[in-house]
Amino acid sequence: MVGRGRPRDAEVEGKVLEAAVAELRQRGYEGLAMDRVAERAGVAKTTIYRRWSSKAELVVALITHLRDDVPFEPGDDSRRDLTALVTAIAARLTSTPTTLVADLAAAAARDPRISESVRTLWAARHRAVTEVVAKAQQDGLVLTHVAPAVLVDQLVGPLYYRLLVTGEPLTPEYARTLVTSVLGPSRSDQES
Amino acid sequence: MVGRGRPRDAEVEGKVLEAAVAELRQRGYEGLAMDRVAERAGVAKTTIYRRWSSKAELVVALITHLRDDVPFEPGDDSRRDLTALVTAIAARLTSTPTTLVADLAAAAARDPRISESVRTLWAARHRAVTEVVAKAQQDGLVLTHVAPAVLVDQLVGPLYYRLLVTGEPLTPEYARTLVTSVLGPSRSDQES
DNA sequence: CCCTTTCCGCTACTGCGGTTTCGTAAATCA
DNA sequence: TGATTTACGAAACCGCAGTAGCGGAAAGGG
Repeated sequence: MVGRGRPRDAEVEGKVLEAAVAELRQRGYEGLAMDRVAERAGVAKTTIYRRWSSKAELVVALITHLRDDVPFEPGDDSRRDLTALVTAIAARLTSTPTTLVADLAAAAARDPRISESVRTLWAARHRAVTEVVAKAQQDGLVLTHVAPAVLVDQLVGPLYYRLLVTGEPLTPEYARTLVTSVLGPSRSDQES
Repeated sequence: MVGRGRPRDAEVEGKVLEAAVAELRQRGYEGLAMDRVAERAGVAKTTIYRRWSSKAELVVALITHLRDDVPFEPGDDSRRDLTALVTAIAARLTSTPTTLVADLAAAAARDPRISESVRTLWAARHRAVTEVVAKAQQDGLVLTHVAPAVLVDQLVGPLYYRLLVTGEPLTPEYARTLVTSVLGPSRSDQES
């Protein structure tokens, strides 16, 4: 009694998610209209609602689908690793439309399910930083009187803070300064 | 050439702001409907739009209106001051509905004018922290190899980061840890 | 081959909420 | 008083989330 009736078109899911991602990138969460997603995907709106019961559900699925992680392999220099990582995250954030980040945060604040999926989206970055910070602590580069989690927040948090609140730019220099502030000045920095 | 034409009803502003506050408290940002605000204020929607060009502008004005700033008078202990200030900001943030903060950020990301208003909204807090950090630097409590602005970001940024991104709670302990991380451990902390 | 079931695309419709249009009221200026 | 300028309220406009009803398509069961 499994395959009764006409089977679902297997291509639909992919096409819809792809279209939705494009719309989300372009217009943000609020600007994402189901009508447009349907049109872009070459699919009827009802077909979308047959798979996802609401716009929020669709976005949840979509975010899980996104997952473009910051590429990163750790070397033996923790300071360099950390700088590279924070800089990379800053670059990702600046290349992402600010409205997207803000809208995702807003949607997450409103809907627990979205909150969860969005959190997993950022979690990868967060975790990567945590690992490097832990390694730096092992290497004795960091004062150990503070929990690593807090240091991570102080490295990554300011990026979101600038992006969403103060509106200041996320330059590579800024990223470097953040790392310097947490690790203390390196030998080369102290010359200036 | 001042008073040409029919003068604006002076009572409108207050009535609308009051009504909007009530609606915001009751329904949140998204649930705040201009229709209901107008009805509750006993005013036509156009009358609202003549004074504020959009819902977001109205909400910004509203928040500015009820703005009871973080009260703060600096004492002679910079560490204590800073802890108190960061803790107070954290408390304010947690007592504010998260959606409101997120929605304001989203609105700001979408519209430059709103961005400006919202920025001035947070600016007071930011400035207060900056002053105390500068004072702490004068007192030799802070390593001087980092610009004060960055330290401020590392004190305040994590609060917004937790609130909007990771969703972790903003406890007083967390605020204290942030300060400790920036200033280094105090004598009393080192005992533990 | 029909029958049933499920999917699909299409169109229209409801309801809601932000924003605008328009006719009219209240003020100043000549 | 009459022309002009600005404010006001009512109603309309518009976009969008979500639903409903249709004819037709693609599968399986008899």
